[in-house]
Amino acid sequence: MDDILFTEEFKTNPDKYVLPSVAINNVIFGFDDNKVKVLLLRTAYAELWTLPGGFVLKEDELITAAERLLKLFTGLDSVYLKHFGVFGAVNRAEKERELFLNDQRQDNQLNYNFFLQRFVVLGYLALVQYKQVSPLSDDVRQCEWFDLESVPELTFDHNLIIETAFRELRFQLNYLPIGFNLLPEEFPLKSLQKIYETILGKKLDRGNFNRKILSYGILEKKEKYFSGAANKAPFMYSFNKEQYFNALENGLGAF
Amino acid sequence: MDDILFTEEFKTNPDKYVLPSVAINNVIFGFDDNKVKVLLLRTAYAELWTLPGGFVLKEDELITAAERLLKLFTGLDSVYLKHFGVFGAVNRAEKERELFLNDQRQDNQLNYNFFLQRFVVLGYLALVQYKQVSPLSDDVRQCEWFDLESVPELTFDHNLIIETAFRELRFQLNYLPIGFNLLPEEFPLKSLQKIYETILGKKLDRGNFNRKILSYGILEKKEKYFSGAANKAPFMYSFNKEQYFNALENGLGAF
DNA sequence: ACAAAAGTGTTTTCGATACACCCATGA
DNA sequence: TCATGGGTGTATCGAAAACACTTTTGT
Repeated sequence: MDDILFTEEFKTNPDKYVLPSVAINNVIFGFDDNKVKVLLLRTAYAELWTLPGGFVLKEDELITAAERLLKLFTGLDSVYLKHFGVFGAVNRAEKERELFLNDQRQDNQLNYNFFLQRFVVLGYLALVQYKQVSPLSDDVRQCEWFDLESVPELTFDHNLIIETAFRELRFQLNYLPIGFNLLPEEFPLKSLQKIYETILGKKLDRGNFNRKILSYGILEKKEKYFSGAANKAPFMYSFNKEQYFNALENGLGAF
Repeated sequence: MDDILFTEEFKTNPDKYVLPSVAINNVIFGFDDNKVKVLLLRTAYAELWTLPGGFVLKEDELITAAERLLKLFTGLDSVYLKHFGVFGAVNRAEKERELFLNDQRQDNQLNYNFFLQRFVVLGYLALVQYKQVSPLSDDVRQCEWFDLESVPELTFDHNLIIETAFRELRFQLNYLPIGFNLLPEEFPLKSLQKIYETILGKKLDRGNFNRKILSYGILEKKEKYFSGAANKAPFMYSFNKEQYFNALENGLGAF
């Protein structure tokens, strides 16, 4: 169903398949090596990297469309996914319009005709477990993780979209299942602390963080983890899913 | 420009004028008589009240379209206006589809054809000063204020849209220019307190509220206001605009 | 004098912060 | 035994909450 996207039939007659002038882009956040990561996409048709995205099929709910796309690019379903903004500036395809004028390849004309339309982009924010993702890779599309701090210049207004998504992430920090969705099943408290620190952009006190996060009663203590390093082995924890989502309703205390 | 909306030309050929399948609805909040108010609209073509809204002209920025509509319905510009959600459920016109089947009036067919399409609605939230609004009233459309608690059944999914907007209002309370946009130029502290109380749905302590709100340094003390009532006359206050918006950047302390 | 509402002060409690100290681990 | 990082305790500070007392106003 998604493979129709790159056919001539679709691009000459898109309104038969999808809602006209509406597009979706997913900002997919992961966490690895103490860094926030974003999943980006490159196609054979464009020089610049771009946000993974697509369109809303006639019979799709909006969230279903976003989920379908997330699955396509990461292999995952049932992760945290949420609308966070719309992007429909009149001039958001400016960059692409210039590229079009310079592009000599005739076989790209159809692409330009289609993508230079004005779209209203619905931004969806996803939180995923880095290790579980299988980035899409086929003959025309490759997905790859980027550090949030070193995202290159992207197509359209996608840099702005990522900035907006990250601001939303920071703003809603205490209402989002940050840890649950970004971390593996079991993890040491330090990992969770690192996530909060990188999203907030500041250091937190270890002792205070541990006491506070444990006081919510959303974590279950597991076995110690012996890493082989010359230091005390940390306890591992996992989320008590039910209590976690209960607590999130009212937001965790401010960090 | 907005008057084309109700012409046959527009409804048979809308794609010439507006972005297809995209609509805008404004949830316009006011405050009067210690109650949160919402501005609703009724047209000659429908039984149910509805949210004021419209479409995005080809040359409109999204926010410009929302501003244009707000101006149309209230007479105001440059008030607080912000996107807060999208609504595009496949079945969101269910109710209208049934009405269509029961509607005998032939001259309404064009309306149904147009409005029964699937739209992706961009929700915009506005905060306005109740007294400054001149609700639109012409031969086909009347706007009227409703208490938030007694909003009737509305067209489409508009009840859901209002609920979502109000939840957003509560959630972002400390980051929104609540008082500045909802209150007149000068006001007693009690009015501001009432706004917070009704939005939060709980009583606040008068003393604590006054001390806290004054501690932010965003209010300027004005003359006393003698209402004629048999009690102490309260001081009036007005916002120091610059300091207010500065303080909002980081959010006011939690209420 | 009294009722009603504004304005101000006080006490208590709780959580945030900073920091110190001890413990476990492998080299 | 040392370095490293985990775990825990404690003192301090400030904000939040509860509530009492005083002041102003018109009847």
